[in-house]
Amino acid sequence: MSGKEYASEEEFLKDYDSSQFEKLSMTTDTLIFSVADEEVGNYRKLPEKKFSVLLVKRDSYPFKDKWCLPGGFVGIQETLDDAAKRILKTETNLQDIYMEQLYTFGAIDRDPRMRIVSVSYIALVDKNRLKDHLSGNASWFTMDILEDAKEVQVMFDNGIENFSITVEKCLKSPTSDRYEYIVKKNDKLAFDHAKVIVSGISRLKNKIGYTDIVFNMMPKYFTLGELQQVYEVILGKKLLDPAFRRIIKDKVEKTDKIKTGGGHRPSVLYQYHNPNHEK
Amino acid sequence: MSGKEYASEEEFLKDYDSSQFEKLSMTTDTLIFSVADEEVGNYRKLPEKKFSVLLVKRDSYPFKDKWCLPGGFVGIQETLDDAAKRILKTETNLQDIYMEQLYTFGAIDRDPRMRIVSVSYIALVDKNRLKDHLSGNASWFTMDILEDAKEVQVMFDNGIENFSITVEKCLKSPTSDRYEYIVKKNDKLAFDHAKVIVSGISRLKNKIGYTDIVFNMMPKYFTLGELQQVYEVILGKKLLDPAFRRIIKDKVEKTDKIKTGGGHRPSVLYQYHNPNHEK
DNA sequence: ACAATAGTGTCTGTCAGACACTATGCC
DNA sequence: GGCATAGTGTCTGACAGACACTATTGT
Repeated sequence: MSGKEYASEEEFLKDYDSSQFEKLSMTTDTLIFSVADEEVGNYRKLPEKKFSVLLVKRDSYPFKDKWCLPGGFVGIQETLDDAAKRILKTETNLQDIYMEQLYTFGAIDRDPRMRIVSVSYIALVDKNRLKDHLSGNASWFTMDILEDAKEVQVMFDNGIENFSITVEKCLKSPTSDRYEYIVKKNDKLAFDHAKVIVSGISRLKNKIGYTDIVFNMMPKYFTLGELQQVYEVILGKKLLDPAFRRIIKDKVEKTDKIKTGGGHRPSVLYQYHNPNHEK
Repeated sequence: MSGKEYASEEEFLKDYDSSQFEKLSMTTDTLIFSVADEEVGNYRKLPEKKFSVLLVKRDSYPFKDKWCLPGGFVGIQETLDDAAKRILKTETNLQDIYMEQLYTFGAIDRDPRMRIVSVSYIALVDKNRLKDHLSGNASWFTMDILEDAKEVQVMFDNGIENFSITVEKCLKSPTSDRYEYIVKKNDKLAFDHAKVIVSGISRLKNKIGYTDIVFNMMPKYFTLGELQQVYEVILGKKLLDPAFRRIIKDKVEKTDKIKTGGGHRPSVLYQYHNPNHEK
C-alpha cells in the first residue's frame, strides 16, 4: 500500500495514480411503491386498495422484453442518492419524493454483461400525483403477496400481463433477522430484481410499524378507513378498527372536510400530523 | 440504450462492449464491534464492560497517521460479502463471524484520491476468541457514547491514545427514522468513518432490541449479569434486573456450570438458546 | 460483619386484542 | 329498510417499569 515516501498529503495526491485498482460499474435500482385504488362493482363498497410497484419493460438485451426496476448507471460525479433521484425523475417525472437506500447487491453474475454492483432504493409515491407522467416502457403492477415463514409469493398484474414469483427465505444467522433470498420461480423479472422486490417489501412491512412512512403514499386528505386499508394491504392482514385508531391517533389531524358519496355514513377527512411537533 | 438489433441474448453478449460506461472504485469498510472487560480496582466488583471497535492506523496518504476502519478494495471477481470477510480475516485472523451489511456511502469527495464508493459492514466478535491475532496497525478502542436527540458524542480510547468525535443527527424526513449525520468534530478519524461508526452504533442499538445479535459478542458461557452489562453498555442505560431477566429468559439456557470467585454470591453460567428451536 | 452481586415475588399502569355497540348516508 | 362503512366504549390478559426482598459468596 505504501512505497515512495511523501512529505505531505498534498504532494501525495498530486502523484497518485488512480488507475492502479480495478474499477466496477455501479447502478442504482429503485423500487417505486404506491397504493392503487381498484374499483369494486358494488356501489356501497369502498374501492379496494392494491399495493403496487412500477416496472419497466426492457427493450434491449440482456433480458430483452422482461420487466425490471427502473435503474441506471451511477455517474462518476454523481452521488448514489442523486443517481436514484435522477432515475425517478426520468421514469415518473416526480421530484421531492420519499426515498431511502435499501441494500447493495453485489453478486458476481447478477448481470451477464459484466460485473455490476447495484444499490437499491425504495421510493414511496402517492399515485394520484402522477397518473399520466409515466415514461414509455413503464407500467404499474399491483402485487398480491402471500407470505409464510419459509416463502414469499408475489403475483404481479398490470391489467394486461400477469406473472408471479416465488422466493424462499433462509435466515442468514439464527441470531438475526436477515434473510438470504433464493428465487424459486421467476419467468418475467430481469436480473436479481425478484430478490430486490422481496427485500423491499420486507423492509416496508417492517418500517410501517415504527415510522410514519405510509403517509408518503397517501394523498393530503384521507379518511381513516382508507389509511387502514393501506396498512392492511401492506401488512397482508386485517386490523381491528379500535386498535388501529388508537395507534394512529397521534399521527393524524382531523380536518373540517368530510367525504360523502358512498352508500354509507360519511367519513371525516384527516391529514398527516407529525407527532414530534406538538411537544 | 439500444442501437443495433440482435436476434438473441447470446449474440448480444458476445458483441457487448463493457467499457462504454464509466466505472468506479469500490471498497468495503467493516465496523468490528466487541465488548471488552475493563478491570476495576475493587476485588468485589465485576470487571466493567466496555463497548469497543477495531481501528487501524493509516501508514500512508491520504490521512496518514489517522485512524480508520479496516477496509479494502473490492475485487472484480469478488462478492461484497467476500471482500468484507477477506478484510476481517486479514485484520483479525477471524472467520465465520457474524457480519451484516450496514449502508453504502457514496459521497463524491469521501476520498480525496478519487471517487470511491464504500459498502460498510458490521461484524460482531467475541473478543476472547482473538486477543493476540491482531494485525500490526490495528488496535481496539473502547467507546463511551453520549447521545441525545440532536447529537452523538463518542470518546475513543485504546489505552495509549484517546480522542472524541461529535456528530449532529438530522432527520432526513419527518416520516422516517433515517438520519443525515453531520460531523461537527473529528480530528483523528480518516475519510467519512466518523459517520460510518455513528451509523453502525445506531443500527446495533436498534437491533439489540429485536434480535439475538448480542450473543455474537458473548463467550459460549456467561452469567446473566455479564449479559445484562453488555446490553447496558450498548444501550447506554441501566436496566432493571427483573425486567431484563424476563426479556431474555427464552433466549438463554441454564447450564450446570457456576462462576465463583467474586466477592459475592456465585452466578449460574448460561448459554445461548435459539428461541425458535423449541417450538 | 459487610460489600457486592445473584436472583425472585409482586404491584401497577399501559396497551394491544377482542367484541359489542351506536351512528349515518344512499339506493 | 337495510347495507356498508364510520366511529366509540370497555373488558381482558400480557407485559414493562418499579420496588422490595432474600440468598450467597470472599475478605
